[in-house]
Amino acid sequence: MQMTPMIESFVCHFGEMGSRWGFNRTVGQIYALLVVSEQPICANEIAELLGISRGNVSMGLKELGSWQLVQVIHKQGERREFYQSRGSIWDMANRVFEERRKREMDPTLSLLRDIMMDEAANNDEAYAQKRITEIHDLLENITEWTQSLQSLSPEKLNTLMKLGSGVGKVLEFTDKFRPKKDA
Amino acid sequence: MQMTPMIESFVCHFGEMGSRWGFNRTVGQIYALLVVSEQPICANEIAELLGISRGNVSMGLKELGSWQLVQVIHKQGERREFYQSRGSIWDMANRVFEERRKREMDPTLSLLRDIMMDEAANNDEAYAQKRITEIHDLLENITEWTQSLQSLSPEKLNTLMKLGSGVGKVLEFTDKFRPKKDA
DNA sequence: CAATAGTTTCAGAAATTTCTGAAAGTTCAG
DNA sequence: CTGAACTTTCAGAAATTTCTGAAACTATTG
Repeated sequence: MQMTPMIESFVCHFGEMGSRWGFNRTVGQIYALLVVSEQPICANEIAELLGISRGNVSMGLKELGSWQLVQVIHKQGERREFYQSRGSIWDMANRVFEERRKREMDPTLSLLRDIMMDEAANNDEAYAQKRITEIHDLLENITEWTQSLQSLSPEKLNTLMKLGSGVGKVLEFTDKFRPKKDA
Repeated sequence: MQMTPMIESFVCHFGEMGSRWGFNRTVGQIYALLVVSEQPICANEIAELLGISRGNVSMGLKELGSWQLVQVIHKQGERREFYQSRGSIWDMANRVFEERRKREMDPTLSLLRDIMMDEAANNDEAYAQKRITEIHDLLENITEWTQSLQSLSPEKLNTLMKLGSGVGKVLEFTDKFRPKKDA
């Protein structure tokens, strides 16, 4: 694996983005490198290619492992561990999404529910609770919906996305053919 | 406006989440406070309620203004500026989403396109380019799709979300009624 | 116009996050 | 078993981000 300007620009940018998606810049860079590498890479080489310490690589790979985004590969005749990214780009996106839901959404929804169950002590809290309920409802809907979308195949989801907001028209269309409650 | 344990727990949590959604903890806390406050709040009071400096409030409000998430309110007989969050919870979510697209997605897609147009110099780059193309395609699809969903009304979008992955069945249903190309 | 109220900006301090490299720990080969 | 290869962990250093509070700036009032 060679570090070329093309790969370097990708790795750098992806690293910046990583910190927006749930892991720090270096972890993002390690992951980017593994995503675009056809061959598994050992930790020492990652350290060399990215210009970071071997210890930092170890910690980064541990983090990526906790997200289940990378896997260890053992080569015959090699004691070193090699790493590569797991699954398709689609699988990766799913994993990141799933892990963020667990780490951010679920605790948030849980806290919002606790607050909603409290008794409002004054008008300030009553209004706050009303707003918090709205936030909770929206986040819950979005979370459940995106979760259900995960059960679709990549192909079917792609079809859905190509339909765009035309989905609204599909909903109207199906309404016309729905049998009336009382004819 | 009183800072009660209920409101404080919300503000603290939301602040932590803010750093995952594009702005720092304190900016997130300022915003959380404004979201759950029925009345506009002046900068001095925000500083007192959150226990932060007046200068920090000023900078945070400036950031929230750049996201178009808050608005200034002028009261008759008052020289101070008051702030409140803009729009419904739904509007807020839309704004955050839109701004993140501009700040993160658009530059990412732009960079990925640049890389895709380069000539691969070796096998490493060819494979990297293939992967980058897949990432680009997926991100582009998701971005365009979510953008088109923004053109739906909250009610219609809510209906869609309640349908969940049943949307896949709707797609099959409409396929059955689509006129054949050559009958 | 001068004084005051109010806001913004920014240098440097403070807080937080990330990193290094060596110690600690684990595994393998001879 | 010992030495070497390999990995992990962590104390403290380094880097980065955030914050403070005072200077700079703006607007209003008498």
